[in-house]
Amino acid sequence: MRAPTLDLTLLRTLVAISDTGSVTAAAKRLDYTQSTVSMQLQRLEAQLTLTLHEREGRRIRFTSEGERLLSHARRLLALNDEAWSDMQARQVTGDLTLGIPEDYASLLPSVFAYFHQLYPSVGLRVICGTSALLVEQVKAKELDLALVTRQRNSPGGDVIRREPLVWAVGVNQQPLLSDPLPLALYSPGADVFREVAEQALQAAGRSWRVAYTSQSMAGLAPIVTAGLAVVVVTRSMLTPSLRPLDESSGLPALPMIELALHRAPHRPSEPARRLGELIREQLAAPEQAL
Amino acid sequence: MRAPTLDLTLLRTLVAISDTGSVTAAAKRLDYTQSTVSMQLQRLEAQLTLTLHEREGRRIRFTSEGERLLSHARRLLALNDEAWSDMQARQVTGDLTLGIPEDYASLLPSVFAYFHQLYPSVGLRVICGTSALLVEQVKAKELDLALVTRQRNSPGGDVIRREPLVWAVGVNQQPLLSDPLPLALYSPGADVFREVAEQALQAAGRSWRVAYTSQSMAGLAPIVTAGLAVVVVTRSMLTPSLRPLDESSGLPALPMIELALHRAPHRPSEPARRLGELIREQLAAPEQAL
DNA sequence: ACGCATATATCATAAGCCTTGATGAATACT
DNA sequence: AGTATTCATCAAGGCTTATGATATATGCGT
Repeated sequence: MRAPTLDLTLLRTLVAISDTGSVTAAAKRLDYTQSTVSMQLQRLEAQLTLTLHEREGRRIRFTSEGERLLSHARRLLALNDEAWSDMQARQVTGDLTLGIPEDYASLLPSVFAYFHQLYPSVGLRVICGTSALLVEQVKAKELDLALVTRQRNSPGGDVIRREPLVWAVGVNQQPLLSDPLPLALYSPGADVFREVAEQALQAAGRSWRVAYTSQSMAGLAPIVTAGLAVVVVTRSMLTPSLRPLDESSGLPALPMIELALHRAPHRPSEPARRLGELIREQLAAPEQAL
Repeated sequence: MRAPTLDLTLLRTLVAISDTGSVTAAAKRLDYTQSTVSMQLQRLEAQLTLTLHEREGRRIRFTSEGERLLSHARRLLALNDEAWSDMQARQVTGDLTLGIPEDYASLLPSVFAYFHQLYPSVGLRVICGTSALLVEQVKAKELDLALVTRQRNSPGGDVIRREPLVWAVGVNQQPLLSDPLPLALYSPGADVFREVAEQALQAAGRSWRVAYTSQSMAGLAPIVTAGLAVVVVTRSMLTPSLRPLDESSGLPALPMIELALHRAPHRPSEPARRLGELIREQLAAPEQAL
């Protein structure tokens, strides 16, 4: 006897019937003729020498064997689909350049790792720069994608995620509320962060001074943890050495910033599409680390 | 586009090629023609638009994609086979009577539970009796199966498992080595146990007396745990209230007994075959509880 | 180097399975 | 009642797939 092998096509039909509750609807969904689906169901029963369904009036009802096969079928199909898309993914090849502000680089490694697992044949290059510059490069097609903080001078792109900004100081420091308020600024969203901070302070009637600036958060870290300045960061970029300040600190509330994904104009390459999808999926959930 | 569905038949062929290392061998194993297997492999590659194998000289080598698909295939096929045999099992129906010595009854519940899970449509009845009687009933087709301790007056059957016999006393009792040695005997394998014990004692030059007898171990439990007698049990039937005696106790070593499965003569019913298989599988491992 | 044995790919053919479209019966809805 | 769905059945056609034979390649032994 040849090895007993289920026909996944028939199982898919079975599931469709169960999902839609009718043969005709299943046929529509699967792009088959109604008679095809009807016969497929019979074929399945014949192959198993088993009754999977009964009818009560017009409505279809699955027997306990049918239900049991359904649960097997769903598992089997899930595995099938996973296998299939995995094999397809391995055919996606090409090169791809993504631009991100420097400080995001250290925050996306899980996405990159996952992407490389899914699409091992894609050469991914990551380039850092300021948001404004990156957006220009995308427009010039020097980059396929850029994930930036949205700002006045570089609008557009698709908003991936909104994120609250917070005031922060060193974890062991008292809120440093001298007047003028000493600010530490760094560059990735520097223009946005600075603008936002200054507007908020001005509206609250506070004075301030720019105490330190740096290209990246890393450069500011010693200053801030030492308690010499207050910094503005997104909530997801808080580190254990930073302590966020709530409204009790007397500092004005900050608005949200928007993370936007820019795509090179006109027909993105397949790898770019996929990475874009992945970034959207992975960053959509606000709880997950950026 | 219609849903992408893998053909499990082709995957099975792929696995066979990988296992056997050659197309021809795979063909033999699957009972296909060599040309069929060759084309199946090509078909699979065509469907996925993917190269799965290369040849170096005569030997076949799978590409990394091939290897990856193989691992998917194995999982998929494992699920398939499980689903298939589950569906087949549900078609096994009928009634079935198994005979066992009373004291084994409490030791097989996991087997019965598993059996009922696999073959829910089979009505299983269990009957208790002495080994000798059960064997007679199997011969008379009053029972489908009987699991008994093999003994001189009821030979035959298939040996499922060999098991050591041990001397035991109450867990808190000193080895009771008075002369004559007080024995507690119970019935399921009573004749065997008694015979074995007496032979061993005689060979060792020890005298003994039968202090207590009962139909089951349950009846003897109070006597033995009270330290009034020594009992002979199989190692797997030791309970927390029994303490086995090793050779340092001075009692002679005991031989092994054999658990044998008797089947009704001529063509066993399908349910009987299955239960027999299951018992063999479940009891074969000596470490598992009887 | 040659030939034999084995393994594999290719091809035409035939079988058989699967989809299709049509038809009729049964059931709900108006 | 009449109408509209839904479904099972059927014959027909198409397409897929297994087969057996054949051609080609590879490896091994002489």
